[in-house]
Amino acid sequence: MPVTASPNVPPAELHKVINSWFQENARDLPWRRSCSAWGILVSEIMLQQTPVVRVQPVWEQWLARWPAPADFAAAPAAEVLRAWGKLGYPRRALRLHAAAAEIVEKHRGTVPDNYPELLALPGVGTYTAAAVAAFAFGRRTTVVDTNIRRVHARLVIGQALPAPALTAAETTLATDLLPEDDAESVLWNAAVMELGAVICTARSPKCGQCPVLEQCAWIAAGQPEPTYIPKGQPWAGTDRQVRGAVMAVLRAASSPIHADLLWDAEAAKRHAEVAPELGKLHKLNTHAPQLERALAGLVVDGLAQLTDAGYHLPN
DNA sequence: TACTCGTGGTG
DNA sequence: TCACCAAGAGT
Repeated sequence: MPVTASPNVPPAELHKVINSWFQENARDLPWRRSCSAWGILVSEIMLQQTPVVRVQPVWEQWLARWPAPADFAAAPAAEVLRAWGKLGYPRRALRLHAAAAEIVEKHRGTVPDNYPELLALPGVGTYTAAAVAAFAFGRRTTVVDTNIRRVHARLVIGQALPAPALTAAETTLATDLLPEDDAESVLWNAAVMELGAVICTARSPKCGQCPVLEQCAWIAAGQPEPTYIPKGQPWAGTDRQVRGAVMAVLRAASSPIHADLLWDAEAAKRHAEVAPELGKLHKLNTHAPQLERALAGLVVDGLAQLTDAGYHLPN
């Protein structure tokens, strides 16, 4: 049970200071300008575990190409996955595709404007449902993302980092801190996220630029070290790395890739189209069982299909 | 609950 | 350099 330090600061004061800071310093992101609810939803899905700088150009392309859910729902899955490019976690693209289909079928092509209906969409969890309800529809909802969790952990609790997994106590705290006024609550959610993303960062927080340095429980406690060791994310040699390399090959290919090509570096050179990506795959020196697992996993997840002609993106 | 699922910038 | 990290969701 972590020791919780009382902030001993009236929430209203935090609201005023952080919201003012946000209005002066908010980054000019395209989905923060006049933007459809669909645009907000797309941005939130893309931003799941993917930095803003990589999302922005792809988001611009997507909204120009598929300005409404119905446009997107009508696109072939293969095109969706190619357009997703290297954002990572391509299952998100398929889930957004499925969500668009549901929006067309069950919501007359309009993004639902409330938390429960948003939460029911594929790929939309508690964070994304709350974020879209707030940022697209101005609703007062408790938004809890990794940035907000970290700001709360430091500013209010006095710890260097939040717990490894989201706890009920954190959601309760976020709800307790939420301004009563709808518009102010929307601003607050965006402002705390921004503070965590720009100032109160995970590794090297810019405390010298923080608008609430004086009120920070973590600073008051002498900036204690984290009480646990953050768990690493192994990558080299993992199945995930192989899956990613195979997906890169399939995205580059305009026709099915025979399984032999995935092994034969010499044959691969005759296919200029996919040669670079195949080269990267071969460079991994993947063991046969590992490649088999990766391929099977991609098929199970609907990211790839296997026909007589070989592996290809789903139709 | 703990694990899986991509990708690339960066301190 | 290399481990960490990023507007999480699903199982």
